[in-house]
Formats: sequence, C-alpha cells, structure tokens
Amino acid sequence: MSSEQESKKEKGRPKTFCRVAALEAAMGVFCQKGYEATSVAQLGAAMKMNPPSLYNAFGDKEGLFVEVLEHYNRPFTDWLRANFLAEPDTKKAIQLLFDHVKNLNTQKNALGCLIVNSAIHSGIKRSRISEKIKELHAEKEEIIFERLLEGQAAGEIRADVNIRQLTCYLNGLMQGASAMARGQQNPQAVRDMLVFGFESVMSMIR
Amino acid sequence: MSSEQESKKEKGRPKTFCRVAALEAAMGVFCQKGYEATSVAQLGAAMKMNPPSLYNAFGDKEGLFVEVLEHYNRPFTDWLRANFLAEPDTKKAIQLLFDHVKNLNTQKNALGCLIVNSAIHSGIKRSRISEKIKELHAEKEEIIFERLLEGQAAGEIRADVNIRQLTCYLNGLMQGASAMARGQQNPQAVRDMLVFGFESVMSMIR
DNA sequence: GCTTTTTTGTAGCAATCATTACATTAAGGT
DNA sequence: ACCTTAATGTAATGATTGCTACAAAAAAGC
Repeated sequence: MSSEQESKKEKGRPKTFCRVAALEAAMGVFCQKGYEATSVAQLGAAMKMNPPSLYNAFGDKEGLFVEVLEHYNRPFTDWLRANFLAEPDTKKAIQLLFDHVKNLNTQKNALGCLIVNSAIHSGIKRSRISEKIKELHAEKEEIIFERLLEGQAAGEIRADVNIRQLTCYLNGLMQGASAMARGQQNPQAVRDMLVFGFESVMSMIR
Repeated sequence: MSSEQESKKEKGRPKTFCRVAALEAAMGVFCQKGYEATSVAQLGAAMKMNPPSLYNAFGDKEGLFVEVLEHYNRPFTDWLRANFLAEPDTKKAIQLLFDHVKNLNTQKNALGCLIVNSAIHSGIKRSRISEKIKELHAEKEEIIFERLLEGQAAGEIRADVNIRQLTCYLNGLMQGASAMARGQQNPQAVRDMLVFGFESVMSMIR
C-alpha cells in the first residue's frame, strides 16, 4: 500500500521538464511555422530546454516532430471514437463531424490541421515523418469508413452509395477546409464550403 | 521595315540565360520541395545560374518565388478564360472545370497546386509572397464567381443558390483535391472525391 | 580605341542550421 | 562516503543558409 504504488523514482539527475508540456510547446511552434521553417533553437526556447536535453529526450528534430504529430492527432481520433463512432444515428454522426471540423477551422486564428499541412509540405518522402503522417491519416480514414459502413448496413445510407468513395469525399472536404483555414482565408468562406459539403452528403446518402 | 521592328540590342554584356527557361527550372524545384526547403544553391544549379546572375535578375529568393508563382498560375487562369468562361452551357463549363482539376491532380507524380501548397506552408505572413498568393487566389475565384453568376442570370442555376457560397464550395473542393494529391495519396481517391463533388454541385444547382 | 554599361564567375561574407563534447550537477544504490 | 546513472548548462562543431564584393568579360555608343 505504501511502497508498491508509485515507486518510480529514477536513478540519475531528475529531469526539470514535463514531457507533455514540452511537446505542446513544440507543437505550438510547429503549427505556426511548419516543420522546415522551425529551427531547433526556436523549439528549445519555446520548450525551455537546452539542445542536449532536447536531443536526449526526443532523439532529433525529426523524432520530436513525429511525437508532436502523434500528440496533436490524439484528441481528434479520441473525439472521433467518443462522438462520431458513439452516435447511433448516422446522419447525426455526420452532422457532428462537420460541426467539429467547422469549429476546428473557423476560429479566429485557425492554422489548419497540422497533419494535413505537414503532408503537403513534407517534400521529404520516405522519412519517419511521412510514414507517421500516412499512419495517422489511415487511422482517421478507417474510423470514418467503418462507421459509414455500419450506417449503410443499418439502412441509414442508400445501398448504392460506395462507402469507400464517400469516405474519400469526406476526407477531401476536411482537407479542403484545413487548406482554406490555413491560407488566411475568411472563416465565413470555410463555413460556407462546409455547409454546402454537409448538405451534399445528406442528399447523397438518402 | 528593317530597323524599327526588333532593334532591342542592349548595352552591356549579353545574358546567357533564357528568363522563361530559368523560371521553369526554378518552378520545378519549388514544386518539389516548397519555398522554405529550397535553397538558393539548389535553385542556381537547376537554373544554371550563379548566385550573382540570379540575384541580378530576380532580386532575391522571395522575388524569384513571386515571379515563379505568377508564371505557374498563368496557364490555369488562361485555361479558365479560354474554356470555363467561354463555354456557353453552365453545367458543361463546370464539368470542364472538374475534368481539368482532375487531370491536374491525378497524374502519376502529381504535386498539387503550387499556389495552394504555398498558401499553406507560408507561415510568412505579410510578405510579398502571401500578398501575391492572395492576389492569384482572388483572381481565380473572381473568374469562377462571375461565370456562375452569369449562369444563374441565364436561368441555368437555381435562383435560390448563393453563388458566392457555391464559389467557396468549388474553391474548397479544388484545394482539397490539391491537398490529397500532394499528400502522396492514391490518385483514385482524388478522382472519387472529385466525382462526388461534381455530382453534388450538379444536384445543387438544379 | 576608348568609355560606359551590364553580366559573368570566383570566392567569400556573417548568420544560422542541426547536432554534439564536455564538465557539472543531482539523484539512487550500496 | 563512494560509485553509478542520467539530465543539465556552456560552448562549440562543421555544414549550410541567403546574399554580395570584386574583378574579368562582353557587348553598344562615340
């Protein structure tokens, strides 16, 4: 009861930073400037870590970015599972998804989705970064695909709709919204495009 | 007849490069790697120009990029005017636009639209670059808007459709297609999403 | 043939890039 | 008290960044 529960004292000198806080600080800089345009010096300043601590904790800039990508993505997939997947009515679930995407991309200083932005900017093919991006992308897409398939099985989506194609369509709309938000465009334009997108999906499935 | 037509001999040492060829070489590198990740050294190598010639001709990296953006964009706006604007049937015009966008974004090694990519990556706000991007973006959007408005006046688009919103929607679909193409995604996914997009627009306007 | 004008190539600028030696510090284990 | 272990801060690494002096070269004008 006393010694077994939280006896995770480590050996060496204790670290003076919180890993999550450091990740979020790095995330902020990466979201603002993108991977390539962010320097390790800037990261260190934002994370309040000297280069050796940073490299000791995250390996290198690429490793840090990969972990940032994961950390960035988690809330969205969590949301998908907790809301989009959990909602029993398929149309309502899609409505929730569009609302969520709208919220993410129409706030005052929206920066678009870091995953989408990075996929676009990462000329670096075959790196750990693009592998991670692909993985996160596939994860999201699969959640959506499965839920829509379920909805079709339940008769809430017309039988002649190709669910894989519909998933691609939703995917494209979300990426479009992110691109519009990032490119300093009017939030109202993003809203308009998502409203049209939502309506088109609704008229498409029934 | 002999002396007035092409007497543009210049004074100093003649330049050994073709401006358009140099621009296209630079365009190739910028399309592959993006603005930030491209070094002046790489540009010089591709353009077969030494740094001083490059700087003498284009000012600096930013100036070169701005001119590349213009050069990149011209064929698209030219196409818009020659085809999208010229086509008398509105639905056919929209069909042509989707086909064109599909062609641009589903080829083997499609890199997405440089303008869209740059808008996303350009963390550099308030620079000549983002000003130019905004300008080119607005130009395209205005062409599309005017044509759709015309189509509505001609009774080819339902009177209750908000043309500005529809333009935003088309804009979002095009940016989404570009994002999907750039992020090494299956060309078939891009095709699928554009097919759904096109059908949604068709069912929307009449 | 000389001057003027512009482009060229070589070579190098200070600044910044990602990354790392190195000695120090602070903890646990014995 | 001493050894081991790991994170720290200082300072510097070679490489690359965008950009430029500088002098030679190649044309036109007189």
